[in-house]
Amino acid sequence: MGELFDIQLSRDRLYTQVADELQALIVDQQIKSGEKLPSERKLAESLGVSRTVVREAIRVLSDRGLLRIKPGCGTFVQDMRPQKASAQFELFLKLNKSPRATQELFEVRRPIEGQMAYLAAQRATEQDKQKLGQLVDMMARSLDDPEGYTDADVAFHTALASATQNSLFPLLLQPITEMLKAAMLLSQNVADASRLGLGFHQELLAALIRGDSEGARRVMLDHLDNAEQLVKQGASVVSDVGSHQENKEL
Amino acid sequence: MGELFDIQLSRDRLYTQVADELQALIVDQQIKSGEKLPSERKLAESLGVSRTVVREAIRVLSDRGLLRIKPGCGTFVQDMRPQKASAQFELFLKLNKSPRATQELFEVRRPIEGQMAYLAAQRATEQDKQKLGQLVDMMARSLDDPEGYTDADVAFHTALASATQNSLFPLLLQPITEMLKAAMLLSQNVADASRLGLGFHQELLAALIRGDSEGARRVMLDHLDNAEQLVKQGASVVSDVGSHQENKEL
DNA sequence: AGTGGTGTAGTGGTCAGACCAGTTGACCAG
DNA sequence: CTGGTCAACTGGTCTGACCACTACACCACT
Repeated sequence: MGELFDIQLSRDRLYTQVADELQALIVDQQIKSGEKLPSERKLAESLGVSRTVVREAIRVLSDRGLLRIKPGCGTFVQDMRPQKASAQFELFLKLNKSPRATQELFEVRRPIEGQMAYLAAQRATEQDKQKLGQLVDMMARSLDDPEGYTDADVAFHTALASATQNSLFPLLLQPITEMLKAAMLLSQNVADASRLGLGFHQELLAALIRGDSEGARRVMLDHLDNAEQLVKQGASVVSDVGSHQENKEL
Repeated sequence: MGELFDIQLSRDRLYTQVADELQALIVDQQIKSGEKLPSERKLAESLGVSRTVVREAIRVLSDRGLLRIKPGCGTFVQDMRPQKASAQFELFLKLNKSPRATQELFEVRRPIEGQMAYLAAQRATEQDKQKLGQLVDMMARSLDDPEGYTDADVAFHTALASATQNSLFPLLLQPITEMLKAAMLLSQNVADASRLGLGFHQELLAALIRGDSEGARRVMLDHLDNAEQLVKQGASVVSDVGSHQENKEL
């Protein structure tokens, strides 16, 4: 039987109140990026709390990426790095790994990266195209080096995200690729996986260069479908070799 | 001239080391969810640091959603709530509002929600469909109540994300809708916006019920394109009325 | 004037010890 | 078995202290 009254007031701790207050000031731009916060001692005094409380509040905001603590110097408001936003997301994914995790990741990756290819084909700068070209070359040179190939592969998709000229795509992509890196390495166990992947990337780049956005999306979707299969095959190869367990999924 | 040597070692603080260590234990499941951590005093002693350090480490992990602190009782490992992952993302979006923010949000929302509609049409349970139906009804009853309508609208899209049976979609959608709520309210300033939106949702639900995944995607994409225009028009109405500024975009 | 050393005040990092309020669980009286 | 009591423990907060480091003003030398 479910508990009645599982309410719990637990009125906010002091450090929580201080953290919220400071965060509000930062979000509302009342303290601008780069500005220095009053020292912990002064903050404590002016807020009527102990330095302990102020420190714990600052710790939290620092961990959220809003503050930068420079020992011996002071605490400063900081522009939040995108990485901070992705990191928490990534942590969540790490903790909630399910058997379906890889499939779920591909299901969200598909539309996101498809759109990325579409937009990048319309908006990529010369610099973007150059960068993408270099990364394809790097993949070509790393056909026999699984780690190097995977790194270049990830870098290619990241560069493509940047080429959309929309800052949200790199943000969304990062935790996804981070979670899939291990799986991507596995897929290198399948024969010709690298060569096949390279082909897709070359086609994608070609479509992108000729500004064929629908074509770019199409190639990307095919690539991802293929990659998903390879990952599953690669995983099954490992599990066959490693433990002789059956894998009825395939 | 760029700085040479802008390296900075800033070797990790003690509380950082402790936090990393504890987080590793949690991620590796060496301390399982629900388990109780040793008391701060015991942890401090066994790690050879002061209680201050342990507390600050625990604060950080608690803020990341890994720990739940029950005063007078102890500190426990906790399953991270999805909301924690979205919150940091949301904070980032709040801090990096750009003039293009709304457009960027729609650019990522389009493929994600399109895929959501597609998958939901294939996988929605009876319960999902019922819930979606109720929300459409609620929208219909709230045609003259902008706030109520927007709430029902958001709830519909959230329910749709759940109906994909892929936990990542609700996760991705939340920060997006949170950021767009204000903009959605603005769009209610445009005549017949609600009635138009309701129509799309009804069509979408119909496609979903007959299992027409491609149709559902199509309706969703049309709906979002329409919504984006309405948001822009709504914003311009406000700025016209509010400050008589020109809006050359339209 | 420019250089480099030097000292001092201020900052965050860490520590130790204390008290409070709340929870827990064992114990006991009814 | 119930309800109350009490001691032990937990996290929350406070205080005051010391450390290492930074910044900055000052000064002595060139």
